[in-house]
Amino acid sequence: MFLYNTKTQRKEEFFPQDPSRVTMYVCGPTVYGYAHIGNARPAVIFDVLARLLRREFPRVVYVRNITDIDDKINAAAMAQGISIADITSTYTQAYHDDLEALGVLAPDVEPRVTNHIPQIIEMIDSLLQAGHAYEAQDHVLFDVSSFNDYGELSHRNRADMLAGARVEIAPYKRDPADFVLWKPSSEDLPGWDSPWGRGRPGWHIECSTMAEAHLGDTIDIHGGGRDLIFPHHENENAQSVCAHNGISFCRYWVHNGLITVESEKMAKSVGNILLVRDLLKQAPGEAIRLALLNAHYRGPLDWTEEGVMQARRSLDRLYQALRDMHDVPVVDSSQRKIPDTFLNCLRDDLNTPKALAILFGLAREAHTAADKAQKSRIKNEMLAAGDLLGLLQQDPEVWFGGADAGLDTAHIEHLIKQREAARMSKDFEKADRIRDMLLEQGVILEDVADGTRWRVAS
RNA sequence: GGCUGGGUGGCAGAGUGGUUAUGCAGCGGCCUGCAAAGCCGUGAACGUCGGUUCGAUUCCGUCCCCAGCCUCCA
Repeated sequence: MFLYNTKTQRKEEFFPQDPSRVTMYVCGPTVYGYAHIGNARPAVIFDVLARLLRREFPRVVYVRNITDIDDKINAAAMAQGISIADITSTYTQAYHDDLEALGVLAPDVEPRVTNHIPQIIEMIDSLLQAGHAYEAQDHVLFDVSSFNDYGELSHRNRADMLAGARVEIAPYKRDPADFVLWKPSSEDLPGWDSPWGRGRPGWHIECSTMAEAHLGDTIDIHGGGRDLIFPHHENENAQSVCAHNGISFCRYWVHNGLITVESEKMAKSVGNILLVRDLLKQAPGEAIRLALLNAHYRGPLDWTEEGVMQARRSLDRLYQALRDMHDVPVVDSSQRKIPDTFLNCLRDDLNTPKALAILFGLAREAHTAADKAQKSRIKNEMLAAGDLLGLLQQDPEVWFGGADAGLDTAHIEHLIKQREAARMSKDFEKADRIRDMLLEQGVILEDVADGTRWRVAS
């Protein structure tokens, strides 16, 4: 399979360092608020990548961290007048709930920063020992000038960075590019004892430490949003390489594009942050997931209400095919074959839109297939391919039933029976009246070969 | 200003040096009591200006537009 590597700026064939154990680290959320759609995109993208890797390789260790130490968390606790622990546990739970609604499977390991303080201190200490860091005014800073390859990931050089610098340089830095590994905490802030006094870790060291703790010195894949390339991942790379005597930290850097909302950037200052839990009130999680997978992961994605509607209708089409095959037998999920055409799309830098096109092709085949054996093959393929994308695993009846639309199913069935009776006696006026009545409630009827079925309008 | 990614039909969105993406929407037909679903057919595109080429949406360069980042920071 091939992945686009940010570091080399090329699509490269993916070879794990150890084929028997693929390692992937993805930057998770800082838990100080509800997840927005921009947080959801990498979670869904790398969920698909993890699913693909798991079927291509015997073992995959996927780590996605929870950042539960951060000044933004401290500020949120202060603002809401509750403890830091309450903030982090509340929003960690909310994050899990939101992702579950989007069909995102749990990673193999979900480390938290607060559980890795000794390892963080150890790593900072080794950076100091190796001459890559220095202490200044109760801070420990990374010495960027000690690492020749600084900038290799984000493709910037020091001169460029300085030219655009618009932030005041902290006086304790030897060089403007140096960044904090450890900083002092006042009594009212969370802190841990360290060789450099009571304090807390800086921004980037946590990811270096947790990747090392769970995956080793060199990892295969590191993922995250494009906005993290600099400074976060650049710094993470510098720390890890320098703490490990120059050993390569990450073999493939994979970054997803960012989301805009109705053509505008999503930002607090614009006031257009879309929370996953709010979107879930408007559309099923599966539709939101499809809307995220409908564009290639590396490109930008403009989020619109229309886009979610289209995703929902696209799922209608796929589930319609499965619904028509409700009586077609399937084999056990472990026996199902995924078409190579479909797999090859995903193997080619996770081309989900192209893979979806294959899935739609199967849906068409399903409608035109002549015999049952053919339909059985198609149904198995659709379910297996869908599973790789985290789609189509619901019972079609549940999808079309609108789950929580608050409909009185018994009442609907009753009206359908009345209409059937009316049709039998050729009282089409009455039959149409009943159909219109249901349509007003958002219920669409379909007269098919073996009776009348209904679905919620999308 | 620097670095990075993107600009494709009404909308979303793949892809390709010359030949159908796909989904939604439109149009015509079939099916249907009528619809819906489905099927068949159909119109419609590659930001700008140049260059390379027999031929470019696809390669190269210019410019324009959109987005992100430019170091502890909302």
